[in-house]
Amino acid sequence: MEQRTLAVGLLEGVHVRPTRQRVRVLAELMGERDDVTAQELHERLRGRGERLGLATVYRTLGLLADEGVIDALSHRPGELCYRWCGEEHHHHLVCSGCHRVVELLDCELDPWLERISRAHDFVTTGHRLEVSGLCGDCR
Amino acid sequence: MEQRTLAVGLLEGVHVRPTRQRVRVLAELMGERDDVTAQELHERLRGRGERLGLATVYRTLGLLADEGVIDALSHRPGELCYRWCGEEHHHHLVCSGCHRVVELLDCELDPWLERISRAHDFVTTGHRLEVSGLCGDCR
DNA sequence: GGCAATCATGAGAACGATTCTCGTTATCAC
DNA sequence: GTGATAACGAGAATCGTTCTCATGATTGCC
Repeated sequence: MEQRTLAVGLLEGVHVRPTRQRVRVLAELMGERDDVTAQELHERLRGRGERLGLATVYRTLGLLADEGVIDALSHRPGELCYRWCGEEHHHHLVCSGCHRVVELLDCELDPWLERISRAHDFVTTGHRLEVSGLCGDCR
Repeated sequence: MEQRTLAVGLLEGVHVRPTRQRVRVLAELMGERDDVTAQELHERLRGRGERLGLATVYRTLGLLADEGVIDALSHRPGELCYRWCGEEHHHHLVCSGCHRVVELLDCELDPWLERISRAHDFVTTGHRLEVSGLCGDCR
């Protein structure tokens, strides 16, 4: 239950009440290697006997994404995927075959973006890079 | 009607029948400065007296995006935006305030991505960068 | 510890974007 | 032209997500 204690800490860190349901959702997400949708997460939790509503899963994931505890990715049209990530800024390399996700930690884009956006009279607030490809197993 | 002739050419170029509806949809999109949703495009065309169904707009945009004639962007959750773009690879700088889009033509990512993906045993098939910010007018 | 105020939950309805169905219409090759 | 095929339109269906509202848990205050 290591994961759960960690989840409680994260929730308290952003002043979100660590209710039973929220802890389960976050702990489950932390145990996922890849990104998942709210529905998948709900199904998985229900499958192992947890009693919690779909709306709660949506609310919790939305809340945590707002607080920056987790990331919401929109690489599949029509639905959002969620992922628990470390604190640092990074990007994702997603396999088109198996949806495996690799985190790219060393982002070298900032100087370039800074220059570009200034040229267009923009102030950059953020950027999102998603690289798709095929991993070794899927080729 | 310059735009329409151009649209016909583009449709024929990818072996898609240039029906009246498809030409109108593509010509309208080519006249848009920023990206639009299928619904907006449909409303706009209907507003000027064109008779065509919403499903046709969706079908056409989906088809053209598959063929690579137009781009589908997913920067608003829950809906897709479409945009007609030139041929060359590029990225977008989108204003969070007014949704104005600036094209960034000089992409400097390839060497870095090539190196990174090789390190993870991936073969890169594409990448998408979206930069968000605030333009001068919206600050 | 009890109690009121507040917050979170769950079930199902509602919603909005998109896709599907199917009868009708337009287009293309001959 | 004509017949085969592809595209269209209207509305129903679908799917992910959000909302509603009655119920249950938690917190601060006495």
